Amino acid sequence: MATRTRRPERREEPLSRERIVEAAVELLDGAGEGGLTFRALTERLATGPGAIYWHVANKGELLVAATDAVVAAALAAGPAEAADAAESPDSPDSPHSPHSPHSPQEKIDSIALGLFDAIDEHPWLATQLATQLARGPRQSVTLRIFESIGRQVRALGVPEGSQFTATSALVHYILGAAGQNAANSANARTFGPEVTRAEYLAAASQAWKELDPDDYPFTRAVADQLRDHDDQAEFLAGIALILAGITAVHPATR
Amino acid sequence: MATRTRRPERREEPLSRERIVEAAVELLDGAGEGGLTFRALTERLATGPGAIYWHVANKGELLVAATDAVVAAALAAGPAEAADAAESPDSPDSPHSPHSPHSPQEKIDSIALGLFDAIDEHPWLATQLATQLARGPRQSVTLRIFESIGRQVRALGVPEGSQFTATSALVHYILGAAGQNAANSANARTFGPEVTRAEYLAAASQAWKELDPDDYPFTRAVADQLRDHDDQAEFLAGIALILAGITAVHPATR
DNA sequence: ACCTGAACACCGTTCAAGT
DNA sequence: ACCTGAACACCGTTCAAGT
Repeated sequence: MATRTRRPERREEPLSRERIVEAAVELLDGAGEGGLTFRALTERLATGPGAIYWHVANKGELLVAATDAVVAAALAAGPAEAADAAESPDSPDSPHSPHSPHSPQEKIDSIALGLFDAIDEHPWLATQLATQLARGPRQSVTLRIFESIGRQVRALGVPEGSQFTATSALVHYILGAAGQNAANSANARTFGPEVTRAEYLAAASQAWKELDPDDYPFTRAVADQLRDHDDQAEFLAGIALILAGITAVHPATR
Repeated sequence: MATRTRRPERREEPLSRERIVEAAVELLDGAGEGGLTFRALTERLATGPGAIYWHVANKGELLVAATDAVVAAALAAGPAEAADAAESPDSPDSPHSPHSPHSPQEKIDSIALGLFDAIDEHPWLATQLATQLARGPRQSVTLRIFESIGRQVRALGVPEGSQFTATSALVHYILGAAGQNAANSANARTFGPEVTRAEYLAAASQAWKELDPDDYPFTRAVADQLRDHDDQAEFLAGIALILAGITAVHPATR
């Protein structure tokens, strides 16, 4: 973690929207949602609040921009190297991934894993994406995700009239499941670095087993699955399940 | 809307956690997420902040409790009458719904529609549920939802080892899609009461059509589906799709 | 055009003091 | 045990003033 190379200590170059967004991402990464304040930002950028407000309308816009930057990088990079937030605009089609996937299913998996990694690396993304999704998919970030999944749904041969529903189902699942996974990582970290993720999941699983048998029979029954599960495998299994549903409902598909 | 009968103007009865949570829900309903402040709360309850802090640890706990109360009511009531927040603990099994559903699929639809209605009536629920989901499903609200969907997944005959994944997929979809729907309603209201929901969707659809054809070919293509869609039908179609996936992957099912 | 930084209104939370 | 309310630290945002 923390592959970031250059600290923004060179106060020379002028303030810009990108520098501000970059600093915002760093603050969010370092201290979570509560870490992004205008005081912290002014200190890090060695300016006054007025300077920031000249480049950015308000905190909400800053949050949206930070989310957008990280998601755009994740969508462009794919699974493994979702690390760099902004940087090189590059050619957006550069064939980065090890063995670039070709079937629509593989591409969906690839997009999903890219987001999965990004959320895992920037836990604040989960809440932020959920919030922005809940505000409607007209905003750029969620629209970007919707678009890239939707293209593959179309490539899958899903009939026009069902593409909206199918894409929504996939997007909701991907964001929700990836967020939950990040929450597990984040919660595990809460207990200190000596607690491994496996130990945390074991403890959480144990807590589920101690729920009231009358109120939570199902949750108790699947407690073992919480303990034993392989994050990525489980995540991909969920996607496969939804894709199977799409194929089942629309035999023309695939 | 606003079926609430009794205003908490009788200052007689002592403060209690329930009264505080009830007031919090009213503030959230009336003025959105920003409407819940301790000042507004003290004014409405005619006390000082210290009194509230005696019953409730902090604002976060209050938010969780408000969410919990509304969701619990929605899960207990089912589709149509998710109105009352707390009130009568009743028998939790009381056969309320018009013609109570019996197959697991019908029950899942019923639970989902209940949440759908609750989120539509309390738009702040969408963000709140998403946030609490993203913090992991060990919290009571999301666990409650997970449990009630999970029971039906089990009743469906899904093999043990896949119940966790299947339930997660359903819960994520339901919460995400319901939230998005509420966002549409809320955004429509933003433009004033003279703008109908249909007009708003038409405008949003138009905005999608005007996106850059190179960047958003898919989104442009499904813009009509955004305009024409029937909320509930679309929502249920998504659930059906995931259920079809579950059935397809696990032939034993159903 | 871009930046400074004091000031404002408001927020969640605390705590000594009352009953 | 339960409540009061002044006070504290901190927040997002504004704006007259500088360059």
